Amino acid sequence: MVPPAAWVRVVLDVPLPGPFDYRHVAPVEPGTRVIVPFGRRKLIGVVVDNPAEPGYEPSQIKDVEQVLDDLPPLSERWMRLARFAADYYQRPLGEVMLPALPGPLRKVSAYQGKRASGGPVARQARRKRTARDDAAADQPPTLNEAQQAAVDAIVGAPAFHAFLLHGVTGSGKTEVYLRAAEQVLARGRQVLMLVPEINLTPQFEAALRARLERVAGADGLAVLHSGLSEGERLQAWTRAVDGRARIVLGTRLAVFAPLEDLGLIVVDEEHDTSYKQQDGLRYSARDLAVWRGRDAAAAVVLGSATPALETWYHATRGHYTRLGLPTRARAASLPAVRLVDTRRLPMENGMSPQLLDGIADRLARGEQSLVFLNRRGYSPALHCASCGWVSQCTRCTAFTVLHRGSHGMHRLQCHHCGYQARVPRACPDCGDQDLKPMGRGTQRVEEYLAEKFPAARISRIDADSTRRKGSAQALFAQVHAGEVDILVGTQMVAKGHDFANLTLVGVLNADSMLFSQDFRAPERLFAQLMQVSGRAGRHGGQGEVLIQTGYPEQSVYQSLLRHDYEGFARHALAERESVGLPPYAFQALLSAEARELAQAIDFLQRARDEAENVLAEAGLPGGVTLYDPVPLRVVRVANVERAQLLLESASRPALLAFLRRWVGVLPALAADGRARWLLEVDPLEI
DNA sequence: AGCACGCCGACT
DNA sequence: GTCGGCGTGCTC
Repeated sequence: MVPPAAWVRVVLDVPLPGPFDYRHVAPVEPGTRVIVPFGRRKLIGVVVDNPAEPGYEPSQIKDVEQVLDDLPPLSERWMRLARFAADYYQRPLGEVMLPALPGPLRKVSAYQGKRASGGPVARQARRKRTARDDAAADQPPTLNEAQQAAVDAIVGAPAFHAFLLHGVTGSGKTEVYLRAAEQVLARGRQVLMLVPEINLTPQFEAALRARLERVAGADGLAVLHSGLSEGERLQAWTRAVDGRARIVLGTRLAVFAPLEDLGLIVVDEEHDTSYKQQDGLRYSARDLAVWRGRDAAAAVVLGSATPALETWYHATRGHYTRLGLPTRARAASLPAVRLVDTRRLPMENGMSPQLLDGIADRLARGEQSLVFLNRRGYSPALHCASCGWVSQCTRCTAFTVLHRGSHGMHRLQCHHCGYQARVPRACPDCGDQDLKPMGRGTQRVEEYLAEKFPAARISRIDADSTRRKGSAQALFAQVHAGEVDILVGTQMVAKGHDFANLTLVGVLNADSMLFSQDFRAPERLFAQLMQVSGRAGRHGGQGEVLIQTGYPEQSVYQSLLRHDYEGFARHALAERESVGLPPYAFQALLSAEARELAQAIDFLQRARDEAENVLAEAGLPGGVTLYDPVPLRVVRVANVERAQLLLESASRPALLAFLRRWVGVLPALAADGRARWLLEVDPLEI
């Protein structure tokens, strides 16, 4: 007898429109993972529907191979989040759902059958329970009035409500998160806490364990980020699914954590661009967090000293409630910011007399200094004084950067493609032997400071000095232990770290970010300088910040002098409004890459022509502005030429409606295979 | 994206 | 003789 058949609709992680229909003896609950044959291979997919009729030629439809029951089906709520992300970011649902799962749940080879209840997960839980006593020793600090008001507002929100927790570094935002989380947990609901970087999870993890174990239980905290092994990630996921995890702490990918009963979502340093995924599905974890909060009727807290202008805009419009923390909680006053006008000063290796004197003062007093320069390596290029030759990457339209290697040997290195070369003895063009480093990076500054202050203990913290796993923690530990007098670093040192004895911050070459093409450059510069300034004088004592600039009159710097985020934001938003940029407009970016620039441009041009048609057919002419295809500033990277096409609309629904129609035709335009393309919604860098 | 098929160059 | 280079075609 022929078994009764049901149609099962499945999404898969393949770059095809999908979903895909299969046959099975009986319907399969949506959210269930299944193994299905696909072409010549087998894939794990997620059931999304049991349609009455297949959407494909029935004779071609294959059977579901196996229905997986190692975990309960993905919840309705989780699927809604994935569906929203897929629809908003214009990607097939399978390309959203499957990459959001831990590796073992999406790989056929890793499927191990139904998990026994006494397995590794339960063992882990028992082990954690033994180490809980030191937690009680940690006395929570008393809240100041603003902190208390913030906590009250957050936990008093009857349903979904988004808050902007706006407070300078050191104003006690973390304490507000902890108190709000404590109350939400006590009511039996779950908490999701997002931080921008893996580096920042250990300190939050420690605080959450010490303070919240009492209400969350000994194994109530799960950590989720890309630095975990697949097994660890699976375990955190499993604990979130079955509700043992009451708090999930993690980086942007944790926004997809399977939490059924969310009462609070915290996005710390919400302005941080790390929340934007830069490959695969280009989602904003912050924006998805707000959506999740609305869907789950939870409070969402976006915390920052320098909110993204989009967030600030929502707060000024009353979409989000602004909660201000005006003072530093620990009685430390804000550092004094001074602008050092470099135009008429005798500079030594990029450093002004004021800065060098300041460092000498700190050395004499036994205090620490930080020299901030957002440029790693020895010098950004090597250059021939006699003919003007400049070291250039052969594969990219970029200079190769001079690096000093571990044995003092210099090498040239491309920061875009990783290409490395020896330093030529003589100029390849004219043979002159007088090749000079052009400009400076952290290595050169470190070298000069060592010469200038031979007795000082100097440490450099950047992507190069912290390449080995754990070395960043070790270097930071040295600074905390007072074993370092002068710290030289890139933006790595600006985030999150609280150096007790650091009283001077010097910023070199701040202007390099001022005149970038990107309209968000001033916003990023302001945030970065504010953040790095916050490293100075956090524990009593007057901190001092010296910003070296050739353009002290620029409003970014003037606002910074007064610690005036609001003034900066007002000015920047007025500018954005007058030229119709986000948050007063919504953007999408189609980028293309090909062997030849002409192929990329040609694809974009055809896409643009097609966009005109789509707009006309949809009755939206003029509703979306189509710019012209342009090469990227660094047009060639690793021998691939890149270009992009910007789209803009004053209406988000209009833009999305247009994109939904338009993405359908793009694969056909790229069918010759010469250009690869990517559509990004709400691009951060244009 | 994979994965296989297919049709041309240099080697144990 | 075959091992393997990557063009191109297909996937419910």
